Amino acid sequence: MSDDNFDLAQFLPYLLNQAAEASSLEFQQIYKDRYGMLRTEWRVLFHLGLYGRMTASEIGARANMHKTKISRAVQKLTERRFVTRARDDADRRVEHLALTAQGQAAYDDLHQVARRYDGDLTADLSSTERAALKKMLLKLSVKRPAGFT
Amino acid sequence: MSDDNFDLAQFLPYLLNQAAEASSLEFQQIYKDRYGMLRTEWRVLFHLGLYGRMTASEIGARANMHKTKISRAVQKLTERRFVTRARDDADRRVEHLALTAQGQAAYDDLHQVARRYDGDLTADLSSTERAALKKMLLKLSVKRPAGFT
DNA sequence: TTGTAATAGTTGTTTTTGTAACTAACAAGC
DNA sequence: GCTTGTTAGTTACAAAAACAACTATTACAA
Repeated sequence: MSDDNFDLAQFLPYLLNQAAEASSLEFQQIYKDRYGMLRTEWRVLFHLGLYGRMTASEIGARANMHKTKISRAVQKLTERRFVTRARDDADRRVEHLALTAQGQAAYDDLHQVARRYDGDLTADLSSTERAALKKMLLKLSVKRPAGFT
Repeated sequence: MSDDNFDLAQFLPYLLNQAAEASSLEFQQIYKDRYGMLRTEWRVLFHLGLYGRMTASEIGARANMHKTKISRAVQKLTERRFVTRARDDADRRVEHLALTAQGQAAYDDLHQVARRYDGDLTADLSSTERAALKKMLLKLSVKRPAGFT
């Protein structure tokens, strides 16, 4: 049993996981129900919607997603006509990904939902708190250099 | 492309997921390397270490883990002699789980690591910020009542 | 009682993920 | 030119998670 003041509910990685899971639940349900998407697919869609034409590698670098995840997500998204692929002429290894009209529509829809959802989640925080929270989370998202024993 | 001020990196569920993943990485490596544990197994171990004897259902309720996950984690942990199971005499459906000496040793070790790790993660936050962050995360961890459209 | 529902936990099957090996295209040195 | 190394992306196989169906036991009400 607990012999000191350490509590599991105070352990940051645990807390973050719990919060992440709980806060994702409803939104996850929405993109799953409306468009049959997985989290990986939603992420790719959002990246293309927000930043425009990108390659798989660029998305991977930005989203910290492994290339196999992206490959499969893109495959699903193209099958469902949300995304198109176009080979780069100069470097034929590269594929440029972009949203179709249908993909754009899905993005627009989910984008609106996300905005409201986000506002809803942070409704009882002051704008100062909200900014502070997001700033701290961003900091924590940066991979810490190895070296912890 | 982005037509307004919404940014993926500002979307709380996304941010939380990124932070959770990044901040878990190294710790995950430690319990995996030292004890061959999965996240589910680590969680069960920690619950038993912190709160003492518990049933699988109690752990599930506290940790928000599905019972099948716990069942399999407990199976692994008993195989590896970290945990013992004892049927309840009054209600023979129930099993009381507890750490063996070996389990306790593993817990003690990882517990120390977790403490230092946590301190490390929040090193550049003031104690006020740290408390505020954890408080907000705790709030976000509570499953929000259904009703969001 | 006895029949129906609820609870604790397990098992089986399907999805999804992780890891590693692979193909194809390019780059750079010799 | 070739050979070696690197990068973009895919595919195959193994590990893990999700979901549903199951057994065993208890509760409870007709």
